[in-house]
Amino acid sequence: MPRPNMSVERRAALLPLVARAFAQLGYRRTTTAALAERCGVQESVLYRLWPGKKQMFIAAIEYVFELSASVWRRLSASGGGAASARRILDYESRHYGELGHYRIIFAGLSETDDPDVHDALRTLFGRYQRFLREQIDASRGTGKRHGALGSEWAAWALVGLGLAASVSRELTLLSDADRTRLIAAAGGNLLSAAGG
Amino acid sequence: MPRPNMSVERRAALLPLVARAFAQLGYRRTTTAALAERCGVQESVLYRLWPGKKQMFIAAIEYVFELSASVWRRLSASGGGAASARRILDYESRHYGELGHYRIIFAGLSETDDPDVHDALRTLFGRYQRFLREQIDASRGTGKRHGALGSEWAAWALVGLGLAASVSRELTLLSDADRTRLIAAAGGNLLSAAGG
DNA sequence: TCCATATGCGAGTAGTTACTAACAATATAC
DNA sequence: GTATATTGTTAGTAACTACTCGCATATGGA
Repeated sequence: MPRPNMSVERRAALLPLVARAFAQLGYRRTTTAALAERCGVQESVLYRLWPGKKQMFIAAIEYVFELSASVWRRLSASGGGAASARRILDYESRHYGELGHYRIIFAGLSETDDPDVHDALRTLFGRYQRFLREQIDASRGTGKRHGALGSEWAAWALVGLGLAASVSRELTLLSDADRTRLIAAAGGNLLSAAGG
Repeated sequence: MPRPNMSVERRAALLPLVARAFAQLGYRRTTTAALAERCGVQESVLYRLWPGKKQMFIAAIEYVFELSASVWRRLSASGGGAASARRILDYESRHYGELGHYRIIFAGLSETDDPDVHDALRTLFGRYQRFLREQIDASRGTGKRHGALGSEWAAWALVGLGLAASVSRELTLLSDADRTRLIAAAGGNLLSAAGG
């Protein structure tokens, strides 16, 4: 038997660096040469791990989601269902955008002509929205009345709030403190209206 | 005296076509060759009207803002201040994203390394947010109490709602009818909370 | 008419980039 | 040790793209 295949571990090890590159540079500006340099390997090595640049990008999209999702799941599991939505909101108000990963999403959104990228983003946003909705529904608890605002719309509005926060950060239109206030104020209002 | 300079009129005539190209293709995929073809001119003609591709893109960003702003101003002026925010919200709930112009914005957001593009987007979002805030403040009228949600945060949340609506449209995550409901429900809630 | 400038047009180029082929070196199981 | 598949490395290429130059032609005013 020859050498064992380490591709899986290598992909896992390099993916954070790949995602970081896409997050900092966007899609087109992230050349395969730049990716190779940041990963400390040759381009041909990357091409043995992924079929092409597009697949590296899609892998980065999925990685980004998993990273936030794991944090959210931890926050969600750390206490009763009622307050978990508030906890996530509070966490995000203080840490939103720290990783700069939303740039991957913006980059992807201007590449939506590609069906594969389109699908990856579709599942990403779909999962985000669904996760938030579940948190809102859980916060309502039993016996509580439904709020004036449906949880589906509230979840979407929270996704939008995150996007607005990203934009305001990216364009330095709000200070860190104001962004925290924005998420707390608008997000809190949406949660209240949804009955959370 | 030689021939009069028609550059200004020509720029104005071509700009909608240029913006349309960027809206459909994004920044990088919009090659100067494609721009020239859509405009029915040679590339060199475009380069006599704008210094470079980047300036064409920035001009498109400004054009996009002016287009929405003119519609909004018309809606805002057509009646008393109190209901104008609701009118704009209602209009957007039915027509949001029809022009596909938000793709220019997404494209720009992954080009924010460039300081000129960055500045153009900064003023774009700043104006959007300020306009919305003014509408909210006007809707409060005199004597009305301030809502629980500050108009600044409400305006940002509405910007985010527009972004979320764009994303959900782009990725076909919501039907047209559901998007209308989303904007009406979440937007109405935000306006109410802000005291509009 | 004639001048000065704007415009139309075609070809070209320097630089970049995603992706590949070929080969040498290496590490495992037997 | 050896066979076999995985890695490291180098070099290269075909395609693309933003941008330019030079020249012919059109146009309006004196």
